[in-house]
Amino acid sequence: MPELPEVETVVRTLEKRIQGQEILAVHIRWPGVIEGQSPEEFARRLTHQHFRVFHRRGKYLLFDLDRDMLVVHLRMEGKFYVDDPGKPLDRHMHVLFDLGNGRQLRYHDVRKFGRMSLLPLDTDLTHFHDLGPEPWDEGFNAGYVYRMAHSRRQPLKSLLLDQSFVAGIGNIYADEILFACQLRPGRASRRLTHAQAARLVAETQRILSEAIRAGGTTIRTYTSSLGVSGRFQLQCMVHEQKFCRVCGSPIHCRRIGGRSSYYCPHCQK
DNA sequence: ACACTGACCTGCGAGC
DNA sequence: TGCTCGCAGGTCAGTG
Repeated sequence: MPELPEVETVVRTLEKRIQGQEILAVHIRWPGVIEGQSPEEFARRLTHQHFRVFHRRGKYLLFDLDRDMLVVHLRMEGKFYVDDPGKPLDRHMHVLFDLGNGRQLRYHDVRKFGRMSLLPLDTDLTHFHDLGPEPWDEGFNAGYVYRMAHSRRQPLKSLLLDQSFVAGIGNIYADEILFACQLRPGRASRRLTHAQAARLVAETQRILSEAIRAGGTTIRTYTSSLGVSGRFQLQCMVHEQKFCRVCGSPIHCRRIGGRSSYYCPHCQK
């Protein structure tokens, strides 16, 4: 499931592959993926625009075109491919973009959770979808984390998954960040100390940076699009592990905030 | 106002 | 072997 590092990898890969390409036509095979307007209107507006600038906000992919911004959320299993138009389509290939260079950008999504829409080019992304700061924003600092943690009555795991707290973290990296901080996912947010808040900022930035450098991850079934398989070298320390890679204790798994959460009861307090 | 639950989807693996 | 059931999880609407 794509989280911030996987989305970043997809954006950078697509930038290399299709930047500057004109959209000649759009074919929508499953209309539910289009939000905010009819599929016909969506296709009509995209036609003859070019892919100009590639960026990301949280887990959203953002493509600046000539007149509109194409916004895509991959949710659980959304993937992009750049293929020869003659290549056979499977039943999960939902949107096809014919490109000026004769190739086809293809959106694939087994579970149909992903969405795409068009927004004005000048849309302010600061509070886009109520997203909080990016992990490297100045605003994401120890003081902010401490204040936010103490303003809620939620476990730490739920806080990390809250996109209005910090943008881009999903279930897997949340577990990994908390392991690196030696904090249990079920620990009450309001028990966080200043020192722990500072460490949370540092470990979040470190883990996400390393994952981006490794090209995302293949944790579980997700491989980032385009045959670019993530090779997240630092691997999961706890998520879906049986034994702690530090102390060897059995890893516990319990549901916190409705999500399966993995932690080492010996290393995490 | 905050926090939790279910819906959206499909594939897969466990259990009978 | 074949069926049913539960689970995977990001986001948002709905509920308490």
